[in-house]
Amino acid sequence: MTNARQPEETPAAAAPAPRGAAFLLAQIGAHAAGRFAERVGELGLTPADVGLLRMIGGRPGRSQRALAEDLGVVPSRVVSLIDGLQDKGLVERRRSVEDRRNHELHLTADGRRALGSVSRTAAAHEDDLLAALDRDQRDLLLGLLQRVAAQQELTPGVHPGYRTAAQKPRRSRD
Amino acid sequence: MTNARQPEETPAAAAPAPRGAAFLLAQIGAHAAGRFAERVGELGLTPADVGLLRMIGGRPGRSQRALAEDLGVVPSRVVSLIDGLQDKGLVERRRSVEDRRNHELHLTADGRRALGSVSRTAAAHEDDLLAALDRDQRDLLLGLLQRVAAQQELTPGVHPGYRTAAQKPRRSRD
DNA sequence: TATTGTTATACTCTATAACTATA
DNA sequence: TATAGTTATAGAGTATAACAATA
Repeated sequence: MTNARQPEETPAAAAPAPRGAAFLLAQIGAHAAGRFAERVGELGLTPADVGLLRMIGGRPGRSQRALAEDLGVVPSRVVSLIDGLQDKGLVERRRSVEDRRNHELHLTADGRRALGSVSRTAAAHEDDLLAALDRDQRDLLLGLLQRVAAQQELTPGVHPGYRTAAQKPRRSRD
Repeated sequence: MTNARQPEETPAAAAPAPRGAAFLLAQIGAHAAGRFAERVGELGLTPADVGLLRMIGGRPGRSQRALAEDLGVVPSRVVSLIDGLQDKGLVERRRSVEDRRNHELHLTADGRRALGSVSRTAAAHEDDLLAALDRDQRDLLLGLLQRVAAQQELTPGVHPGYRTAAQKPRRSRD
């Protein structure tokens, strides 16, 4: 740092590392998502797979279109995601008898077992992520996050990571 | 829901919507990152641009390689990012006189102005994101998040969103 | 004619690797 | 020979749009 003669160079005045809660939320959130992806990757699953398994497990028999809508993704993407889960023997497509255009989605026995493994993995993940906090602090954090999520109208259980930038309303610029 | 005869279908036993703090952190984090991207998009910037502007503004004169290392990305990616910022007139490359292989990176006057706009945008973003919390609660949340970030050894100011899955250590599987 | 699911195509993004110039 | 930066290429991932089956 020998050139202090340039008046335009004022490091202190420029934005240093951002330290706000919003940035920390984004940073920790990305970190948490990445670690979780690594862990479920050891089970042969992607985070998207996990979300789908959870939704199907929680409400069996739904159509692919319904899932696509809940996740905020395009139906064709659900096709390939379900393809992968079906190839692994975790999910089953059944033609609806009421409307033969629909595929009712169900978990197989292996699928339910996989979901159990995911739950244990998620618990371990949570414990590691919050290692810095004791039980009271974790409860406190959870409560604050729930308030924020509710006010921001985030759908419970749906990770925005499904949506990509291209799918969001495009800004008109220049 | 007319088929309650299948013993394999036990929705209640399967994982419902995840409600842990880890999931909420990932969900809110992705939401926050997305909203921030929209906002700085109106300024003609991507979140990656913003991170680079901040790093250059905070420590002018650094080389592209140093930036790549801090961000955890490959040098060739820094090239295209800086290209974009230079085309917009926000960043300037200067050949180092000590080692003419290096490019010292500096903000232009417009770059500093842009960083100012970003700071205001970030403040508004933070305020909107935490609208559910009063001042005391925000401080509380910030403190908890800082503990978590420190224990998880997250580099202050560096968003993991720069790194992509392909760059992380690949798991050996099958 | 409308809707569910599928397939085919194109686009975007990013890492890898070859290359140029300086050292 | 090694290093900073650049360019060229290839690969992964995902949306868009055309398509087939059913309503």
